Amino acid sequence: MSNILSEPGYLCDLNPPQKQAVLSVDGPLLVLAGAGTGKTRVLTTRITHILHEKKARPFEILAVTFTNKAAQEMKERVTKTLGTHIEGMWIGTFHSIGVKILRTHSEKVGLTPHFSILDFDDQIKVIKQICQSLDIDDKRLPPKHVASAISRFKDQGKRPDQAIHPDPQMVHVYKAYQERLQSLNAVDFGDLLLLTLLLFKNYPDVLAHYQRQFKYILVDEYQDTNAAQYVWLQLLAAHHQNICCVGDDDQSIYGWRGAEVGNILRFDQDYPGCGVIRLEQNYRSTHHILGAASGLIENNGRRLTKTLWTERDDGQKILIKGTWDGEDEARFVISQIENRRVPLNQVAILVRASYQTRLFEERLLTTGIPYRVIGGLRFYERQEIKDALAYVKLIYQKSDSLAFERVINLPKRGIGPSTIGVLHNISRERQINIIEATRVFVNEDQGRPGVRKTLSNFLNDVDRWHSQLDTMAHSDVVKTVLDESGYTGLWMSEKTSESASRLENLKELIKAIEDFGHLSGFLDHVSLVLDHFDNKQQDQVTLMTLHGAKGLEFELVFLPGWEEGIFPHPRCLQENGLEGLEEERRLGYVGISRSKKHLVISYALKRYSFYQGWTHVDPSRFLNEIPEDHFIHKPAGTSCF
DNA sequence: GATAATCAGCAGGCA
DNA sequence: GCTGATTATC
Repeated sequence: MSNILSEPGYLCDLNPPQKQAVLSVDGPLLVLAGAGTGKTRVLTTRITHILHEKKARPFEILAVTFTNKAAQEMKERVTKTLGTHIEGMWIGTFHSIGVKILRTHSEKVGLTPHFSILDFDDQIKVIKQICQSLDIDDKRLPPKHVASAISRFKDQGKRPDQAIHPDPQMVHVYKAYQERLQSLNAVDFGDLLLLTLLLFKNYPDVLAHYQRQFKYILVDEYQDTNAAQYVWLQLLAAHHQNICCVGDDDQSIYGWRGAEVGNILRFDQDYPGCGVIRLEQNYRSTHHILGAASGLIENNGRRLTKTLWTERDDGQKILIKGTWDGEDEARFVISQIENRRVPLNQVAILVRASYQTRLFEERLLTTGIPYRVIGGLRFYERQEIKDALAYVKLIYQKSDSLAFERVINLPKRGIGPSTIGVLHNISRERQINIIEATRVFVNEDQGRPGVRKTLSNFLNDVDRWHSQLDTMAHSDVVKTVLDESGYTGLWMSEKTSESASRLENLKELIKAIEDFGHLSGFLDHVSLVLDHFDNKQQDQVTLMTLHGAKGLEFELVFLPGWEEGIFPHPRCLQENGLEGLEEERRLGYVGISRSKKHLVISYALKRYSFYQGWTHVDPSRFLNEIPEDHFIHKPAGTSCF
């Protein structure tokens, strides 16, 4: 209930800077929000306020985040503060907003509306093909390197003719790769932004339309934006200039995928006369934890200084524990979990690199403590799901060559590499996609009769399934396809527990399609939202990487493996020197500040690695940077109880 | 063309 | 320890 005298209810629980950040909706604004200072709350309340004051209609609000989870949370929290559900706001990740715009204008950038979105594996496959056809040795240019170089180009907003690289071959491959994507009617993640920028450049009227439409723009995690996203935002905000960017330079940890801290450091120059508000009151962590985090991050040079403070009590000092080796460390961590009696869903083990989770998993399994690994193989990255999705893509867009190649011999139909080779040749010679090439192959009576028959049957099946999309429920069609193609049979004939779970997963997939109703939205959903099946079981320990942990909080946090050679990550230092080191330090800051009450950092004295065997390792240099009055140190061999 | 066995190279984070 | 590529054999 609100009237002229009392302010609306959604404002009362905010502290003064938060309130200011919510109320100053007009003009550019930078909100520097330290860890745990309530930035999501500011963003959602701000949207609520804009709607409540009728400053804009829902579709005139654009709110961009980096993860689907953040977007989801934002939607839910706006619904909650407003008390009603509002449709039509543009809340989503940069990528999902990009898709939405591109689907509407696909033909202007040389795609059909059904263009498909390649994931990382598809990308690698395409790059391999291209390197082969250009006769490039994949020892000299490993596909993974090429893939990341191409991503960097796109992060920087550079198309092939603008790209510069020390190795000219790289630009070559990039060019060929783009041409190949175009002929596949496909885009990769980077294109979702790059092509939108191209669209805006070539069609000023389209740009003008969106510029006028988005009266209020909000950006989460602004410190993680790359050059392309930066330009994208600048273009869209140019007309109304009501852009509110929230971020924390101390939590910029995505330099390796093109993020530029400079964007947030430079905000006041890009938007002269902008407001700057600092959120410095931390509501998450105890004094000791905050002190440790601040002490560490103060070692970084270039920062927009913030001084976090808390009204919470001192709490426990953090524990820095030395261990003999990786197994000893895992045993120690798990015994701490058993002894500290914190609810398991409030416990997290955060590692630098995903392979580090293994030792902890083993230990958790032997002790029977339930756990979940986040960021491991996700649902949509599983083999059976990707196979099934290839079938779905194939029947939905009958020209999806990659999907065709994936399933043509799944289950085994006797179509091996040599037949595929022949099909490739036809497709190259006649400049048609591989599916058309197969039609030619069949119609022109090439190859052995058995192979021809198989392929012709397969094409007929695809056509038939495709036409069923018009009459049957899409989830039923998919079920039919998987059954009739023999794909389900493939796993049913295998009687292992693994195949059983694969069949379960396929059922889950059908269910997910049912929820969506139709395939077009579903396919975008799976390409962009990889964390759909987040079974929110209670009472399990969370294991994940430091990167995955940003934005989360736990009562008890373990940060194992704080050793030179692991953390800071050597490759990061090697590639980016001091800037790399500072990014690693920010990662440490993110890790520490995830903790609400208890924090345990550990290191081992020796490690086993696959190329060096057992080696003695030094504790991480970051340990020396944590102020002494905030921790207790227990060397290896000393008891903690 | 399929299958099993073996080997090589490798393991930073992600929408 | 895992994946992908290569080889040997049917």
